[in-house]
Amino acid sequence: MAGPTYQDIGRRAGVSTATVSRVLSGKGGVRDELARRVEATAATLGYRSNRAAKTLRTQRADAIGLVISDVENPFFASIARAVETVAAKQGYAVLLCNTDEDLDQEALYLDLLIGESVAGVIIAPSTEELGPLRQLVDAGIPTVTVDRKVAGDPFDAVLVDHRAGARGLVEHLLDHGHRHIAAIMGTTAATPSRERLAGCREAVEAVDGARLTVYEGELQDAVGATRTMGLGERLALNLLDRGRDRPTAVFCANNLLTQGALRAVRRSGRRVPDDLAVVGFDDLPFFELVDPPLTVAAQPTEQLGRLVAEVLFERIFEPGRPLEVVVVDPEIQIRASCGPHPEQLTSPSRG
Amino acid sequence: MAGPTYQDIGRRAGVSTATVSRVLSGKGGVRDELARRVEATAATLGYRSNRAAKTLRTQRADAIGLVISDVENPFFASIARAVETVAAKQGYAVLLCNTDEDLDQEALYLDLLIGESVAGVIIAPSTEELGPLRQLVDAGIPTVTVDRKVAGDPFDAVLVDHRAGARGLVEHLLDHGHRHIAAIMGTTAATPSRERLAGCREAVEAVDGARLTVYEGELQDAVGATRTMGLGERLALNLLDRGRDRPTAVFCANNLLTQGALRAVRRSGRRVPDDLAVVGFDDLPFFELVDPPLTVAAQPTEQLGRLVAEVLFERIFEPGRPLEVVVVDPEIQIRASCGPHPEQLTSPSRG
DNA sequence: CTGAAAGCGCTTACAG
DNA sequence: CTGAAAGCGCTTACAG
Repeated sequence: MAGPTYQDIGRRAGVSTATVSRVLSGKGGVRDELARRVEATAATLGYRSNRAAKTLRTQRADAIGLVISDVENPFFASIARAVETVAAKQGYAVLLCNTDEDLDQEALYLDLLIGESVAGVIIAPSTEELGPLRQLVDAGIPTVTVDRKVAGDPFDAVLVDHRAGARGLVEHLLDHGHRHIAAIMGTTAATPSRERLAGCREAVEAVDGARLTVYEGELQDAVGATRTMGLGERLALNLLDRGRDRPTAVFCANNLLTQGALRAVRRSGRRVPDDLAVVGFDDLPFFELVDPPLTVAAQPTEQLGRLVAEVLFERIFEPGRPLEVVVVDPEIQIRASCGPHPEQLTSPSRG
Repeated sequence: MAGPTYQDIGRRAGVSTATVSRVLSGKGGVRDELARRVEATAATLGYRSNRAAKTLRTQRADAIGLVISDVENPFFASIARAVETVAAKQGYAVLLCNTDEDLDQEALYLDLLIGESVAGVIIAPSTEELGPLRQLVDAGIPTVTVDRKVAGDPFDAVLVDHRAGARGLVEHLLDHGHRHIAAIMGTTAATPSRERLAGCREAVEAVDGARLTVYEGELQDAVGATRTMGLGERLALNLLDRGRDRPTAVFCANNLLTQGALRAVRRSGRRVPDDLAVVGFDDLPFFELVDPPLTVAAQPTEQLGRLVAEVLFERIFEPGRPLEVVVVDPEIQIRASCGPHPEQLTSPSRG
């Protein structure tokens, strides 16, 4: 049950535990013959490294923390997958932490991660303030934020140009003649939402006679995949009930809200785009399969996850390097949910 | 940077580290006054438990491993979410491991998890053989399988009645008059697929003149969310190209294959259900939103995740308890993808 | 190039 | 009820 230790290997191979350590950790500086003997003995005994012992001694685990709001959100699931792939390649474990955008939960998890002596943390912080992330700074733990930034840019970050994506989407609606546009936002507590909303505003303000109505939920309703979809549905229903002054098009701030809005349209017996044109932030395989296919701003989630993991490991292996902020552009996928007269959209520039 | 230890607390509170340990680990048996003093000191110093030290000493980490094929698959994402919620409540960390159904990757991860001294493992094993899971048995690590079982039932398990779900779905197709039914399987290497296929067969064999054609991919094409969807699309395209002898209905063995099949139908300009009736294993919010809404066998993913985590913790806290196998029924959601004459389906009985 | 020894921060018999 | 001490399995100065 208890596996062999360096003691066992050393005794059997006739060397000290120090030598065993030097061989098995690849430190080098050991005579070839000895090294081979140790390796053979380790293999025979079926040696498996005890990570707790190594962590306690070196004060640093071969593990990273991944702190996101909800892995059930396909956006984060895709990031999680990519992060895990990169980490596995380095021999690192990844600790999955869902916060539901709750600061207390986030603080609890960071506490746990620091107690685990993780080598680094990837986090989509729940607030733009430093907040609980101060612990990470104090503990000197390499940290990279993803999707969101922290005020003052204390960390490496891999971000998406939310503003440009949203602006591009709303410009597309305006190009189709829509002049009263709704934005379904869930909550504007998180920075991505705020930036997306700002992008909507920019687009609307650039066109005479255009206006934007914002539909927003309470924070507690925008928690969890199912709940957020429900919120999107309710908000869209509100909007559709507005009578003759109602918006003719809606911008949905993320994939969950988009799904909810689509459900509202269907359940109320309306049609996209005749009754309501729809665009959404985030792409999903399914957005291409609904009728009509949805025009969206696709975030390169797999790329985001890979990048953020790579940046983190660079920081772990070279702590002194200058801060890095990578901004990735979302890609506007024009499909058919905005009406019968699509025009070519100018590709989004950075805001 | 380095936090306070029991040494620091003990010195400051005028007690031994043994007493600090007894107080902070809640062991009890310490005089009230002392306990309070220790707690206050710990709070003042901002003590945070060093999990590596505790793990090394007790030989057991407050962490569990979650070994699934791909967290990007919504089925597993939902399970992961529920598992994480239960684990967090217990103060346990969860290590996320994606295997892509690769036995070597699975073995590597189990090795890592044992090296981490995890308290337990939740796994959707890649094969029905004991295979790499033998390591877990040898190491005496509490293990629960989810969605899949291992031959000989050496572990607690939380399973889905795949066979009944598939049978119910195919019976529904038969009720609608379909007599030539296709099954899109991805691969039948995994047990759930095989059982689902068996369910299809049972339903078809019970009806005179009905037949089943199986469309199956290579293992390497059924790996990863994107790839599996692509496979579903190709397989469905094959099927649609079959000319006049082709199946009039298709059973898709999981949500990814279903999405792929739907894409094939759309891209080839066909219609559901007129050109092809479609049913699928797994539900997704979107399956209700496509046109027509899809009839599916919904797995209670959140419940599965919660259950498997609960069973694991029961096993961890009470190793001697008898083996537990929980079987959960999928729920047939009848919508409108099978044709114009839906009839009431008899609810699936266990096979 | 190699080994003896200390120590990372806890927990737990053991003794009192 | 409390403390001194050993020890979990590694790594790493230090000495040779």
